[in-house]
Amino acid sequence: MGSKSQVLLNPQALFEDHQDHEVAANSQMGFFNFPSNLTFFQLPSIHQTHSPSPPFDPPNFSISSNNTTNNNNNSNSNLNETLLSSSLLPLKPSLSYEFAPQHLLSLQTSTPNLWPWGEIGEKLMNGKRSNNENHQLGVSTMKMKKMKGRRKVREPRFSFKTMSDVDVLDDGYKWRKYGQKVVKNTQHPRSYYRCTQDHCRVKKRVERLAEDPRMVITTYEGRHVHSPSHDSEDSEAQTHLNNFFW
DNA sequence: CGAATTTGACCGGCGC
DNA sequence: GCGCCGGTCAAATTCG
Repeated sequence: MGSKSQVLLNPQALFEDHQDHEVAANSQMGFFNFPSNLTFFQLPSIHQTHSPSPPFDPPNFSISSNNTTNNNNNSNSNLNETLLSSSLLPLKPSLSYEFAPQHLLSLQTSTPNLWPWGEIGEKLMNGKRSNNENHQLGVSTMKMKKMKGRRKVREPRFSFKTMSDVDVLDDGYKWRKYGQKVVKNTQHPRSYYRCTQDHCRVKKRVERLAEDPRMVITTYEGRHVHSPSHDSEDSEAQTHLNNFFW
């Protein structure tokens, strides 16, 4: 019913890693796929007035929807690659900064692998361990079980918050649900999805915010080793951008 | 009928 | 060590 609804606004991108938050601090930027009916615009400036508790300040940005959103999100829309988080840098609280506009649109010129999770993870760890066999992405569950007593390695995660009436945003990848759980102190269940592509171990989970059920928190874990699976081939611009996506 | 989802069981980490 | 809790498995069920 709401035509041209300004549905998504001010998602807070958070980078999580079980090691520590340095991963986020070291990350420069990342890319993500959004449906093409979402356009991306920047806030004029962001004033960080957070309490100093977070080790880094989440980036602020806004997303608006052009289309009249009917519920069945047909997935045949082209995807826009959207710079999701630029300037995710360790910032002092109450520091104000602003996005450079070109950061939001410079997809073509950006070098791949701007989000080198693997390297970062290893960097963080190889202080102690010389053997990084278990630190790579894509550790199988069998392997996980085997390394008992050792530190369990979890893939870096990335989550963001959007205001949306649909739970799962169409990000161009195919997902299969493998679990659902009610988490404590929330009335909405959390859903667990896995990428259906063979040998791709990317997972994502979706939940609604308890304080504001209109908000959806989507968390991705791991990186895709393939392009987004689209039924039909798409614009050529996409093909040479896809190869470093999740 | 194969694929996808549902849902309770199970497992491992963690705090007490 | 025990219980809680989040995450995953997998059999049953539903869906297309």
